Amino acid sequence: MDKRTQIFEAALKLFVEFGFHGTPTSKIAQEAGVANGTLFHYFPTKDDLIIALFKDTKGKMNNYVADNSVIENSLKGILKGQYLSALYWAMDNKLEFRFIEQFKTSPYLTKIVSEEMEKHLNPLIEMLQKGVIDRIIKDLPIDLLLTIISSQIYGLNNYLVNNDFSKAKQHQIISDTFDLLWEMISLKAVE
Amino acid sequence: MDKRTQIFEAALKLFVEFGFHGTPTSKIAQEAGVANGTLFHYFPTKDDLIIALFKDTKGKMNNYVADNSVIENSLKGILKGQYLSALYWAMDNKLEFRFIEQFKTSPYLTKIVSEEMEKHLNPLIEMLQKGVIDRIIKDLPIDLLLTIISSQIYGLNNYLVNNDFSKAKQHQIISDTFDLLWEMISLKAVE
DNA sequence: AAATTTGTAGAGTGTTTAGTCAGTCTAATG
DNA sequence: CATTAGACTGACTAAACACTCTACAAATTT
Repeated sequence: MDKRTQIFEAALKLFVEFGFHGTPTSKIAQEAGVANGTLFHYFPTKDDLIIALFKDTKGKMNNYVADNSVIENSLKGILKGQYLSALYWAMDNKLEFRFIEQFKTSPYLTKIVSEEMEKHLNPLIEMLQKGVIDRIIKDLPIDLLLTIISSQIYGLNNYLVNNDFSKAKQHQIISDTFDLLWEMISLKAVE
Repeated sequence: MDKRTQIFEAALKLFVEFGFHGTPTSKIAQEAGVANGTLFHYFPTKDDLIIALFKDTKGKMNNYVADNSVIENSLKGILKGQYLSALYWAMDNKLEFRFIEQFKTSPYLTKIVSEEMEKHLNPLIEMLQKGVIDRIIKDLPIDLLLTIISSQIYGLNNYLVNNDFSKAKQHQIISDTFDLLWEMISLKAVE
């Protein structure tokens, strides 16, 4: 494993446990099994490391969701696919997800260009817009829909992490809560 | 205004802007218009200050919600009252709410006894349990219901903060999203 | 094989930090 | 008025910190 990756893994672990400023670069280097100077060879400053780690981690999550979310081609199916895969990823990458949460509520967030951070949402946004036009989804602002969806994902993840369910039970809860979510945002067919 | 309060206000402002470890105690004292030593007269360590500030802030929010949430005496009315007042408080106390969020995703959270933090939820929990028994609310674990409700509150707050709506528009969105939430968790009456 | 670039090391540096301490000020009490 | 106790001060300190620098090793290019 190359040293850059070792540094990432060590930083991730320590940041989640002690916070950004609570973790000295020397500890990161030590945990990574790397000299102090080596860390600064790869990342000019500690802030650069933090931001690079966030982009890398968020990118991995986005890629996973993009690659594992096609169940069926309906809007509901695609949305469900993204909901499930985001939560599966979060359950399998607890440290990474906690790090993302921590970063997002930290003052570091302002240092990231938000456009680049959210371009992965574009396909989803287009689908939601189409869903509104086709009267599948309630006529709400797309931003608001995204907010409702993603906050339920974040909240549910915390619920799953704080409880010790079996894999099967977890999957069932994830699926059930998606149905609740869908019920909330979709329009009932006129009968 | 007494110095303890001045220190709280200065710390709140700086923590939200620069993070916990990004804010030196000397800056807090300076911003509060107080000598360095005074800070340590009130709070033995910086950690003590952070934790005391969190308990104080969370307490204020809980009290506000408890005192301003009675609309009508039905389960739906009480829940709506809490939903509305939590969001109104968050809109009027943006710094405080951001601080709570930041604290909750930080490693400091583990330093707080969770029972004492959540006892204010007990009345709500009892009502939800009764709601389930009375077949007003879907038969879901109470923890899960709480998670869904509170994550929607947190998410919606971010949505409102990131957009610049008028007060009236804000209130309308808050009310509308409560209806969505209620639709999601309530049982339809059998017709 | 020589030259050059790139990766790695770890001791060293100047600064910043949380927390201390010795003592002053204020206001209440006897 | 004298005494006392708690609030308050800010200079001080020991430790910790982000980052630098010099040196050497390994890989890559010429």
